[in-house]
Parts: sequence; C-alpha cells; structure tokens
Amino acid sequence: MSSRDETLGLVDALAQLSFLVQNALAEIAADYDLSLIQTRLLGVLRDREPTMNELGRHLDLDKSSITGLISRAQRRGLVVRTVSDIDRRVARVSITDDGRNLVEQVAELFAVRIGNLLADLADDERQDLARLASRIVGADMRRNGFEPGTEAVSD
Amino acid sequence: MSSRDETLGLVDALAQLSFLVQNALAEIAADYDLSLIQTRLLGVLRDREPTMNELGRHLDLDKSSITGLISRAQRRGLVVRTVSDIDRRVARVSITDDGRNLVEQVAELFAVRIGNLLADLADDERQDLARLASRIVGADMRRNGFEPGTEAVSD
DNA sequence: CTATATTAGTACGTGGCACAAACCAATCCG
DNA sequence: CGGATTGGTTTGTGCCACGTACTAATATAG
Repeated sequence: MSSRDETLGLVDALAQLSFLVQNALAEIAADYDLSLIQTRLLGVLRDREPTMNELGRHLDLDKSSITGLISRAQRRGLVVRTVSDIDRRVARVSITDDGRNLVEQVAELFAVRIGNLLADLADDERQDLARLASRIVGADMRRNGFEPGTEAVSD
Repeated sequence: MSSRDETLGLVDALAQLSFLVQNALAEIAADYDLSLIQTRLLGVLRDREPTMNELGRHLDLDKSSITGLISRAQRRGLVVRTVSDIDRRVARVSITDDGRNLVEQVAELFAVRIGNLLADLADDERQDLARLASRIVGADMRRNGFEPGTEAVSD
C-alpha cells in the first residue's frame, strides 16, 4: 500500500488492458467501416475457406447469425460464397482481394497502435509480456480442446 | 525459432488475450442477462452518480446512445434517473440496490474466471503481469489526459 | 428404392446497441 | 427581453445476435 503505487489489482489491470486493446482494434476497424466482428471474420478467412458451419464454430456464433454476417460482407464485396460441388448444401466462404487488402491494412495499423500502447516498456518487458500472454492463451486453448474461435487480426 | 516455441508475436498474443478476457466477462454477464455495455455501465455507477453527459464521456458513447442504454437499464430496475434541482435539464443517473447486487456478483465471478485463466502462472509471474498491465494502462491514461472511459467491473 | 431422418443453410421476427439529425426545454447572456 | 447554448430525448437507419421455423440436399433404414 505504498503512496505512489499505480499497480491495480491483477484482475482490474487485465480487464482494463483488454478494453484498451479491443478499443484500439475497434477504432481502427471503424475507420474502414468495419465492425469488430467483420474484422474478425476477415481475419479468420485470411488463411481458411470454411463452410458457414465451421465459421460459426470459429466465431462462436449461431448459424443464423453467420448468414447475415456473410451476406452483409458479401454485399460489400469482401467475401464470396461458393456452393460446394460434392455437397450442394454447403457454402464455402472465401475472402476476396478487396477483403484481403482491407484486413491487411487494419492488421498493420493495429500492430502500430499496439506498439504505441507499449511505448513505455523496455524490450525485455515486452518479451515478458509476450511470453506471459502467450502462455495464458496457450493454456486456455489446451484446456478447451483448442477450438480456435479467437483468431486475432494481427499478423 | 525453437521447435516447441509457443510464443506468438506480441501483437497477436495481446490481441488474443484481450479476446479471452472480454469473452469471459461477456459470458458471465450474459448469465445475468447483461450485455457488456450494461455491465460496464453498472461498473461505472458503482462509485459515481454522473449526469447523462458525463456518462457519455465515461463510456465514450454518443448522448443519444446513453438515453437508450439508461432507459433499458431503468426499465429493468438497475438504475434510476433523477432530475437535478438546480438545473432541471440535467438528469443524474444512479445505481439501485438491485443493480449493485448484480454487478457485484458479476465482478466476483469475473475475478474467479480470471483466476482460472491464470492458473498456470506462478505467483511472481502474476505479479509481473499485473505490473506490466498496470503500467500500460496507466501510461495510456496519462497520454489521453486520463479520461477514464474504461472502468472495469472488477473489484 | 422409396420413406424418413439428418444436415446445411436461409428467412423472419425480436431486441439490444450505436449513430446522426432534428427537436424540445431549460438556462445563459448580451 | 430575445437569441444562443446546453442537456437530453426522439426518430430513423443499420448492424449484430438470437431462436424458431423452414427449404433443400444428402444420408440411412427398411
């Protein structure tokens, strides 16, 4: 309980940090007229071409939510639906060049923004942070049978 | 680049961690039929009795958004509006006992959940994390003239 | 090989959330 | 007093998420 102790409780600090990071991403995305979920969608699609169903699992959304999400993204030309030849029920979603460009830009700006956020940290502190965060994320994935579900946008 | 290197890039790790934390909060809140923003609202009101305007600044929302947010919360009895006596334009918002109980429960569960998330960390690692996160949050507040705007729910 | 499940996705209706623009009161101030 | 400013609400738009019902395609049982 020192007088100039800036240390919040762990829980509080983590919560606030998470708001900071999410807000950063949301703001940048908003500059490109993307919502957080659209951005996440494009992030997932960068290295995948999932069916609607799989997408639902990745993003942890009901399939009825996916329909709308994809429709809006498709209307904007960020994404396309392709009906599978072997099972004509399934629709595979893939990102367009426009979509890819967009998400790439957002990812880049996001990285910069995070960099600014961490401007005060020394290199070894940054490393500590990366290591700790990775550990937490990794442990969580392992616990939950690593359903991704949380792909970020960053590189 | 060791073979079993689980370390994501800093940016990625931070992004994913923030999703983890936010999802945890959102899930818990949802169990009480609270959205993230309602939860944040109640969190802010725990130690404040702001006007609609101030609230808008705290939560970084347009005033027209605040109206609806408060109306819904008030309809649920979590919050009350009181017209100021000295300036009959301003409405001061305060949390009700019900609201307080609710947010207290959410905060408690959230703390537990974060605890689980960090189960793998040693005590000194937890301290490191708390310190680093606090530093980042603090630096950011200082940069932006510490508009809070990000109050967490936690204790 | 039909008849009945099951599965993938869509349609529709509901409600929360966020915004912008227009608006109404109350207060301020010249 | 009368025009500006300020605090909040209203209204209309659009996104997002859900649950329920529905359609079409495939799988499975008999």
